[in-house]
Amino acid sequence: MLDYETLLETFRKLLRDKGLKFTKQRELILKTLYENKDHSTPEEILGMMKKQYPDLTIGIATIYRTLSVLEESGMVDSLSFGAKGKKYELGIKAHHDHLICLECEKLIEFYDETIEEQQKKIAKKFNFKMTGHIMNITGICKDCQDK
Amino acid sequence: MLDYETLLETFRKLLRDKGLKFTKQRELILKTLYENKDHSTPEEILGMMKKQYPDLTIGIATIYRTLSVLEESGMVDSLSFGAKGKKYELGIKAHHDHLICLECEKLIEFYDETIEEQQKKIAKKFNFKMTGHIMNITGICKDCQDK
DNA sequence: CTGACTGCAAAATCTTTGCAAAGAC
DNA sequence: GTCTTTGCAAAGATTTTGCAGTCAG
Repeated sequence: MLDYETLLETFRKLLRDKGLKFTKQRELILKTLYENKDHSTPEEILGMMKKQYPDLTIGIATIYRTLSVLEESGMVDSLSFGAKGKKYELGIKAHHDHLICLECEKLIEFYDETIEEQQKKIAKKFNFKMTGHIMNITGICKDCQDK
Repeated sequence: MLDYETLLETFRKLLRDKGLKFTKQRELILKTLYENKDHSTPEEILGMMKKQYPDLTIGIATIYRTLSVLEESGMVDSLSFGAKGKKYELGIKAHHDHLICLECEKLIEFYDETIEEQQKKIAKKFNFKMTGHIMNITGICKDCQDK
């Protein structure tokens, strides 16, 4: 894990490159994510920031806006489960995983025996009773790269 | 992939076992999922059903309620991306995947070299420019199994 | 018959947007 | 100075819930 200074510098550069500005709010959002190794929702991040920096004015909208910037550029990952905005598919067919294109939202399905095997091993190692799994690889599909 | 009759029988049994009732709406939701191999949102499912069965009265609430039953019992999988209700984490640290306990929502992180390697191979095979990936294994953690 | 199911509309969540004031460069 | 950012509140979008009538078993 990088130290905070390096991380901050990466962020500043990122903002500069995009013609965006470096603000106190943005800095402290990054800091909060850094100090809190857990996975946090936007609301949780807001709560932590209000507690930790009582003098800072900060609103939920800023958190959302900043997280979008960070996520687009790959500095943070997001993870949704038990969440809204889901798509459903029948689970009876042979299991498979997904490649998701971030440009056109296209979904490609694939099945890979090595990965299936490995998952079982991991579940076992953690004494975890596996009921399902989802693996999504995100990126840019061939069609969109060609554009 | 199972044929529809078998699938339907599985569903009827499932409902029976849970003391729930088999209704026209529930049957047709399953049928719509079956005939539509794509991944669909609840709204999309509603739209397809209204078009295909103009005489059936069906509301969005029923779709949500039925999908919950189906998902809980593992007959359908759900997939969320670009979605609401997300949790965020810094992506700078070494990449890892997650085990998510469905009981207590606990998150366990792990890293597995074999899986990382395999993902790269898959992306390459599909000419996919990978920017990230999320793998979540869902199940019941040791603590919750012991309860 | 009895208890579960349904649609509807209202409520609850979660996220995005418009706007005027403030701040970064 | 100029253009972006901010907080706020309002608007949107998505999902859940309460209720009275309906239906399955």
